[in-house]
Amino acid sequence: MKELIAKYREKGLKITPQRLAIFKFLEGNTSHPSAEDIYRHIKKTYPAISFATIYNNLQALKERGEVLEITIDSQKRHYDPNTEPHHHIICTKCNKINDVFHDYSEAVRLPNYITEEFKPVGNHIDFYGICRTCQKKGGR
Amino acid sequence: MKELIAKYREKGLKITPQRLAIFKFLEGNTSHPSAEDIYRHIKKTYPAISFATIYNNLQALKERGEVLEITIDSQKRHYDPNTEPHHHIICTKCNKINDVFHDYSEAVRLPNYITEEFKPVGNHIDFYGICRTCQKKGGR
DNA sequence: TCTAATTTTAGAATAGTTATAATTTAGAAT
DNA sequence: ATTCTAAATTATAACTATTCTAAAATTAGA
Repeated sequence: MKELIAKYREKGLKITPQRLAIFKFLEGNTSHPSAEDIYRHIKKTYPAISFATIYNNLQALKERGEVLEITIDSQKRHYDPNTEPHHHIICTKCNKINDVFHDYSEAVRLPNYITEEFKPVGNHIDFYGICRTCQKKGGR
Repeated sequence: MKELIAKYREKGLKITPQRLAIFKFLEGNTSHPSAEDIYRHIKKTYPAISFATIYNNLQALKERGEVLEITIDSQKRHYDPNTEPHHHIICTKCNKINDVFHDYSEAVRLPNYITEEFKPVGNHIDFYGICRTCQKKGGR
């Protein structure tokens, strides 16, 4: 909590209650929330919160490398406070996004015909699968 | 061309000039166009073309496995008529999407703690890099 | 040629996100 | 403690991509 405040100060951000609430919600959160998920959560405590505040803060956090924007869901963006390199597996039925922690750095190398043209920066691996819950639901 | 028509017939789709134009534009296209890219292209020949037609046809083609929807760009969807398994590399400066043909099926395996929960369906690998053109432009 | 079903079209509607301008607040300086 | 200024929040409008709707047009088969 003090760390939270220190972290914000370091980054040249003013400490507002809304901001703290957003940060607290995100910290350690592995649910990959969308802006709306965050909005709905914060709204419980700050009913006047605006979407603009959510997006402003996400922007500030993104710029400072505290949050990653995940572009897997074609409907909306999701946010991930875990900035360690990791990958995701998405259930093709319920669309839930889960983390995959595994180092593929050796295994996944660009072929030469690509490295001749591109200076590599990084990679994301998205797996698709059916989660246990959806398997149980069976059929379709 | 005849193949095109045959292909559509097989799939239970009526053959309209707009549809043919869309299919012809997509066939063999490696530029990963967005709906608007397609719209603008078709508009040259069919000025009355509507976005609804573009989306309708993309939907029809998606359902029939002729086109894949790519969710890499957080702004909009892109479409890829190449349904062979392959991956992509995106220039982090100009956002151009390029193909990567390389088989990572052996290298990229889900760790056990994931396969216990998920029945694997597939994966996408997105690489990020800076293309030669953007490298030349230097600096920023 | 006639008809039924499908497709196209224009335009409205919706969802997610960004921009704007006024008001409020945090935090530094006094 | 009070004042001040920059930054943050808010309500709202605007914007972009996409989907929906209903009417008109077109395809393909009888």
